[in-house]
Amino acid sequence: MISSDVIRGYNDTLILYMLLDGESYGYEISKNIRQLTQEKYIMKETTLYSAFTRLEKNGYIESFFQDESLGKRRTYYRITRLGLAYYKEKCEEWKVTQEVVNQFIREW
Amino acid sequence: MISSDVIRGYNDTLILYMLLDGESYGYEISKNIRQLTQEKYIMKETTLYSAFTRLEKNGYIESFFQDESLGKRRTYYRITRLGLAYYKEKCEEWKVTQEVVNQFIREW
DNA sequence: CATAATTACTACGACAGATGAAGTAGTTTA
DNA sequence: TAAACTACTTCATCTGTCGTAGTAATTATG
Repeated sequence: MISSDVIRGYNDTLILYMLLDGESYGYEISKNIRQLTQEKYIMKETTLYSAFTRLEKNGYIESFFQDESLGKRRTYYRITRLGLAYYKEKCEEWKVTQEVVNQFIREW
Repeated sequence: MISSDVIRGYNDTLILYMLLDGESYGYEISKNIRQLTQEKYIMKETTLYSAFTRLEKNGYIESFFQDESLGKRRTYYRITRLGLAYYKEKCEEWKVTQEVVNQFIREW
């Protein structure tokens, strides 16, 4: 299990990744992250939804509603141009981060 | 430059790494981290010293004084058995974290 | 020789992101 | 009929980071 402080800087990135190939909504993204990581990382509901708010405020995602008659109303999200640019930046940053942290990892 | 939220979960680990090969003190550790990462990561003073407090409270490091006549008095730190165990855990966790995050990184 | 820079911290308050707990509300399964 | 699942929302709290500022001693500079 991964501690939250590690992923802290990348929760937004994970969500944006999940939106790269098309719109989605909270519950689905949550499930997909869980599955993709084989339960190695489970994003908490509150973390996820507060990330949506932040991402939308920053203009990285847009919310909208589908007209669907069934089920509880979902808020769908799609990534924006700005969000894509931010995602790419984060990917670059991640490479540097890995290099940096790896210098402090000793093998035994 | 790396954002602080990324390293957040690993500042303690970086410090412990710096103590693996012997005792040191704040200012020295700070300089060494800066040099080792070629300025790619600079730990803020307040972050560093608050990390010392936390690490000592958790029993991961021990503080002591050298009897030195010169300069402002330094607080030296050494890593404990518990600290070493924690460090090793963190190294393992880091490997998993890398695998997880890398699943959300797309190459362009 | 005065002053700036460097070394080596300490105190304090603010802030952002993560989280636990709890609640709402509709749908599907047992 | 109740439990489980889907799909959120609100709120209050905690932790770690960071900006600002201050203290105090030593060393370099002009």
